[in-house]
Amino acid sequence: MDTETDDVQRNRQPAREVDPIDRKILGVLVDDATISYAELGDRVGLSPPAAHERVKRLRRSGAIRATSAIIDPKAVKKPLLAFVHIDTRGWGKTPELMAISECPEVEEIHSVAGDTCMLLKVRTEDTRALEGLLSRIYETPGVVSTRSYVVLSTYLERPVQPDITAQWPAPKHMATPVY
Amino acid sequence: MDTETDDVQRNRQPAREVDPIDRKILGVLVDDATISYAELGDRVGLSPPAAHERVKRLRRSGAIRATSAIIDPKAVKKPLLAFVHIDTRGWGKTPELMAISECPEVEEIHSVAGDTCMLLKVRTEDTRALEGLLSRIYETPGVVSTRSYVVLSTYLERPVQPDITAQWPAPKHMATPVY
DNA sequence: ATAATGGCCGAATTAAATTCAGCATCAACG
DNA sequence: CGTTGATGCTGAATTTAATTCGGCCATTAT
Repeated sequence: MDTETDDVQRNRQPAREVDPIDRKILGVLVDDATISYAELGDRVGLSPPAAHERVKRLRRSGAIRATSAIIDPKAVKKPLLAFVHIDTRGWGKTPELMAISECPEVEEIHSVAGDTCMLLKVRTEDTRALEGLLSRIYETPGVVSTRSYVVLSTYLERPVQPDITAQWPAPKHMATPVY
Repeated sequence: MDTETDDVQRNRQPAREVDPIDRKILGVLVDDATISYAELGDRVGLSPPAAHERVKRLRRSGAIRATSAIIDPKAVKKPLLAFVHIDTRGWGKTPELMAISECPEVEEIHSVAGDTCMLLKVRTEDTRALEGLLSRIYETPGVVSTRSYVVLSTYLERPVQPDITAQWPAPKHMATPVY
């Protein structure tokens, strides 16, 4: 497969409509992006170069944001997952957001509708590290703690967008509930 | 790159310790899994076959769960993200869990510590579809609704495990806050 | 009608993955 | 200590896949 760095960096294209074949391609590549273009073409009914062409277009348009290895958190000793809910009423523009997004433990930051709060998804080695991260976050000016959920077991953690195609395959990348 | 389907299906190996070079490799592959083994070897200081060998081992051991295309939810018309919090006090063993994990809109299922509840991450086309999904979930015997958060903007959504290495690169796959 | 475009295919070329035959290191063991 | 076996590396050789390219067909605009 080709290096996508250039594509991702390049400015996003006019972005043609994503058609059913594109959706099939996305579905296949979410499941396994290591297959050859010959295999991909087979599965969606195209020749290898045609499949390649479409994948390049999907990358350029930004529909494929990246191709990434999905890592088992246990393997890198970050088994403790938590969802942290913070009040953002005292916030300025975005410096607080930037500060939080710099924390490598923070995987996701979402703004919640109808509530001046944010929801963070964070992953740490243990409760000690989680507490450290939380106190660092709560030290950020304007940030107020509300609730946090510490996750004990994770039963499902799919890459992204499980139902891109109509006929979605059986769930595969289930996280083993061993945390 | 090789097809990982076999590796993933094959039974997990004795699982040697993940050393610093492995961590570097994981970090590079989370960032971009489309590079060649030559490029990967360059970045971590190994020959292409050696890099290849390690990646194969990481796949076999399960440290690399999958290699997956990260899709822009907007491109597939699923811009509405929500976190759904359900009470599981009335649950039996796992049939309820299976039922929920079959829903293609459900991306993650986590069990919360100290609380008989679960946290679901779901993504739908619009509020209409979200309501439909919620009522389907709440119809499941034993499932009781507690809270849900509907996400308006997403500021950061990294693939997985941002800090595998000590020197982590700048965050890249940020979700555009446009929902 | 006809030109221009976009998307596809198959063949040809280039580049990468993969295999393989050594070689070095290290730990276990006689 | 020297030997043996296992592990992990390298560079060269081979196989496989990515990529390029010329031409074809269908759709759309002129």
